[in-house]
Amino acid sequence: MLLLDADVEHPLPSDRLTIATWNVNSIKVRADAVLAWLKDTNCDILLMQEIKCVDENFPTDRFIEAGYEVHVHGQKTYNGVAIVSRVPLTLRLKGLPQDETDLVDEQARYLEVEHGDLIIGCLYLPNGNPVHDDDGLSAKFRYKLNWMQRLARHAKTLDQLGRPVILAGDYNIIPAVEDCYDINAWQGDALHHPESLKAWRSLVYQGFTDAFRAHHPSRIAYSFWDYQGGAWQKDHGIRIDHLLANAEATDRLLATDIDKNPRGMERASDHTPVWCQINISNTADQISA
DNA sequence: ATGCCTAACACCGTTAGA
Repeated sequence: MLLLDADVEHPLPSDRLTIATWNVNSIKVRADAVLAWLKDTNCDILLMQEIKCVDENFPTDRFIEAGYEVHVHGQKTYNGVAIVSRVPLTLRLKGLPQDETDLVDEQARYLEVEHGDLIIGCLYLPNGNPVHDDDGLSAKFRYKLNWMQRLARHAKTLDQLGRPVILAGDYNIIPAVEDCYDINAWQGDALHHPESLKAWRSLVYQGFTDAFRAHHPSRIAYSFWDYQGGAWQKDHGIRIDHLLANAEATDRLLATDIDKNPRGMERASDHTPVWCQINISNTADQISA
């Protein structure tokens, strides 16, 4: 197969993986940019959100030709998540486990895979705006909070396996003041609402580390700039795309950063990739030790 | 200042994003 050529061009590092998350805002529009980015960077596994298409319309063949295997949990028009990888993955889950009150999550927002003992969840957390409607808290905001509760519960289940876990994606959460160009403009918004932050903390206090903030305690950096009002040019950004790692995964993290370049290109997504590098070689060592 | 872009879908406007 065509995979052979790709393997020759990009010999795989055996001891470390680069994992990135990128809300592409339509894979149909962004396929060229994504493939170019994969070629330019040394990304092994890319988690994508807002692909905005059903599984059959994902440009799977183009990624296979580039040497990546493809996992898709798609949906027509809205949402949709996908994972492409040049290391072998095993699919674990499409959609978060439901609680007793939910029937089926009709929105495609979660996809989970594993590579060796490393578990990787790709997520697109609901926006949640507007917070209020005539009756109080809106259905959209309640859906966000419920989704976060289900995510936290699932994260706990995964953590209890004792394996490294990375839950990454578009969280639609501005964790702190320094993650926004002007937090006053976002007070009360679903992305920085006290209830949203409370749900975020329930993940963090459960032992999941914000990889970017752990590596860069005082750096101002963003992952999203609105299309409107010249937000990119004025650097009016927010940091809402995150890589959360449990203790086992955090111990193996080598680096984390945000690649601003794609946001400055023609016809860019409003989000830009966030990546981390993780050591997977001592995973096997520690298990056999 | 909740609509200054952008994308999808179906229709030449509406919905959603954050």
